[in-house]
Amino acid sequence: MTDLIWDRPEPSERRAPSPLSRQRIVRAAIELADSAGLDAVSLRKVGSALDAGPMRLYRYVDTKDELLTLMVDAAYAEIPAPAGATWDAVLSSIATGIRGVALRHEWFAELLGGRPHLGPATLAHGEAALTALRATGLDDLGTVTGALATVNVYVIGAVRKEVAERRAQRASGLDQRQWQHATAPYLLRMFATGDYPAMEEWVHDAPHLQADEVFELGLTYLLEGIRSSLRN
Amino acid sequence: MTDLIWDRPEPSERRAPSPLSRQRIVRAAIELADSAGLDAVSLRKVGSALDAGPMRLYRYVDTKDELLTLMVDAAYAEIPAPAGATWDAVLSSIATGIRGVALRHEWFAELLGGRPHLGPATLAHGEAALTALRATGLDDLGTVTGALATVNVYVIGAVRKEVAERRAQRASGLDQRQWQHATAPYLLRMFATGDYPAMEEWVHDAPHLQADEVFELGLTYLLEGIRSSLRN
DNA sequence: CTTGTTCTGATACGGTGTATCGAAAGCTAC
DNA sequence: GTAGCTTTCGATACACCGTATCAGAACAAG
Repeated sequence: MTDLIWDRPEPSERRAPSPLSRQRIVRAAIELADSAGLDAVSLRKVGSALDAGPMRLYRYVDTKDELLTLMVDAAYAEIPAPAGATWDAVLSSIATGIRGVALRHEWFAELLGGRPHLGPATLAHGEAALTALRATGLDDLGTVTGALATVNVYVIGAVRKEVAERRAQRASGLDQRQWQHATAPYLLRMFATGDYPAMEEWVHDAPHLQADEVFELGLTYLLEGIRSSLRN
Repeated sequence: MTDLIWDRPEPSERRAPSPLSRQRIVRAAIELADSAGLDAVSLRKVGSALDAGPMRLYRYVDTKDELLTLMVDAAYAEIPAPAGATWDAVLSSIATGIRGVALRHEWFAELLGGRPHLGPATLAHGEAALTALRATGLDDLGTVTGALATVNVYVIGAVRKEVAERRAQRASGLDQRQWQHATAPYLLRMFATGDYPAMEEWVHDAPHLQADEVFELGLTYLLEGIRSSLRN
């Protein structure tokens, strides 16, 4: 229907030194998002980071959504190529690769899974993932598809939740203990109603895992599940 | 630190027939989000749906974010109580329960995992999940925690991606075939570069699964993984 | 009736994405 | 070199957003 961004060429640079390009715009937007959060990415701010008015950007990008899409693709380019001798090593490297980028660029986690992406870097990532998986001897396309999709989906959710918690903590003081301190009184009052005995016990006694441990654990579950489905 | 919403009482209703309440506001907001998308939820629009100015809402809610949080909690209240004779049946019912709500209220998927929620309905959901799980004899808190967290995270990602795709399709015409039609030329051109042979083959030959099948498949993997970790 | 408290709506501020359009700047053709 | 055409730019404007401020209305208590 409408042309995808990737389809449209950059505006020509007949004019002498137009020091602007999609790449530079995206880079500026990413820097802004990295340092001030995704909400700080506005066409005005990105523009003025490049000494340009907001309207100038519209030569390179049709819409703000397109800019975000380009940012996502740029982030995909940062994911290291999946590698590993076995299929589970490959899947695991994919997962941790995506997580790494998301922890470096928190806005990436917010955008992940928000809409389908088909940029060149995203495609390249898919390509690398597929070939790496098949190099391990896993050549049933159905299985590969299912496994990849599941791992991707898991990573989206895990990373999103992890980043969300991290931001919430940071928002209310610096410390994690501080965050617990802030919500504790409320939780205690709720528990005092007696309506949530299991939750109360859980908060009390459940082992408190680090974020990476939770991530790793879920991933282990997932891989083990795929493994055992391969045996049939 | 700052008071949580759940802490603050509703404004008193001394004044005769103040036909407003947090509940009514949240309900109006949800209706708006259901029918016109999350972006359509603005204090002005919610207000005028209740014959009120935007400022009036600030008696009941401190911030728009709070309204969104209340919406999420209300959505949690719609999740049917988890049930099942075995722990995997319980986990599975949790997963499909959340997915059901997210498909009914797409904005829920967008908000899921966005920030930590601690509303009464959310707590009640957690309570029900925990007790249902323990009723099946699964009483190691560590295992329960890990399993629940993993399933939750998986559902967040899965639902988010599913809803995103569904919305993208709907955005470009009604039909799914139409969406493929829109992106097909672009993909073909990308494939023509020869840079993505594996992806090309994959698009061609991979079995095309329905959304529910993908969801169910991933869930199966996950449960099987947990199951086999229980055996050790 | 007066006083005090509680609530409301109007107004306003600073921000957003983007449509419109006149002016400038560059290239092409003569 | 100059006229004309095409491409880009920036100013301005519009509609909308979340929310701070504050005068005054509506009620309760004395």
